[in-house]
Amino acid sequence: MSHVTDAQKWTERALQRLSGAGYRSGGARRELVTLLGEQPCALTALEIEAALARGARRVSRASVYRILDELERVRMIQRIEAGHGMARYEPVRTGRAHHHHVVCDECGQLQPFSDEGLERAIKRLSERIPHAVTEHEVLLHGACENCSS
Amino acid sequence: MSHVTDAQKWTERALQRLSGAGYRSGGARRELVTLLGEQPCALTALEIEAALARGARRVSRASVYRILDELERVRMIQRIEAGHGMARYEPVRTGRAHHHHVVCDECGQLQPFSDEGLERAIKRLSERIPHAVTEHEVLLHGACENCSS
DNA sequence: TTGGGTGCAAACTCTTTGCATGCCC
DNA sequence: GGGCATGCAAAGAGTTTGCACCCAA
Repeated sequence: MSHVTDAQKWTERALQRLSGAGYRSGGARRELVTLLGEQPCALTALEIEAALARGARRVSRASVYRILDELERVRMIQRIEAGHGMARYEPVRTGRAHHHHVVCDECGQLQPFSDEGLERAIKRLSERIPHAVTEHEVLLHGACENCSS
Repeated sequence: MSHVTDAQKWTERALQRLSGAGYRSGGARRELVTLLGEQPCALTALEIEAALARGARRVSRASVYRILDELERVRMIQRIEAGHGMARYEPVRTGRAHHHHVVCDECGQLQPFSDEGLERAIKRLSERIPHAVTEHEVLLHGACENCSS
């Protein structure tokens, strides 16, 4: 196994891509990008703000939103909306099966899953519609194991 | 062909299900449900408010949200979020292939599509996860034909 | 007549923007 | 040193809530 983790790889690529797009690197951005790289699943902007405040460095809410916007623009994160009126953001990692989400409509819990057949179906249909599809997201709704029992 | 349209069928079922759930019927609700039944695709709350104001009857914004909430609770509409921080709502019609959406990230245009293979893949995977899946939504992102040229 | 339905307006929450300050290049 | 990055605070926008009035049952 390599001693460079997936988290580090993503973080490095993201910082490169940002500077390549003409953005300058400040402390806030570096910490936010590092935090995002370590996430296995999607976070809200406010969760990110709180996590940074607890950890590496306080980052203002405005900066959190601004940096997330830049990262989305350079396609290093994907913005997903799982209800509750709050956007969530997660790293786009290349070369590994990306995942989708199931949200429990009772307790609000969000869980990731991945499915090869689903990806194939989406790939096929992406090619037959006129749009140039760049991203996709699937959201399942339903009671989770706890709530349905 | 029947002289009862799909729109009418959905509207009737929705009103029945609402009264069955203990909700009383007022003028605002009747008009909103009728309008929704006629929609081929998803509308935002504000679009619904505007359409009602132009047409049948002015309905206050608060009532629009309250009625949409009730309809979602009895599973007669589905709330979808296609970015731009605005929820959209569309009738859940049984016995007809339901559709999903492609959103153009340039101009924001929302278009419906449907795909059998996609539905099959989702059905299969729904059965292998622990959740009791009741709804699903797929959102594709990408430049539309106009914007990508 | 009574209790839920509706309208109005204010409150709330997430997100965006303006401006002054400070740091990266 | 110049100009973008950042923080702070206020503004925006969609959604929710409180309360008084009205209508359906």
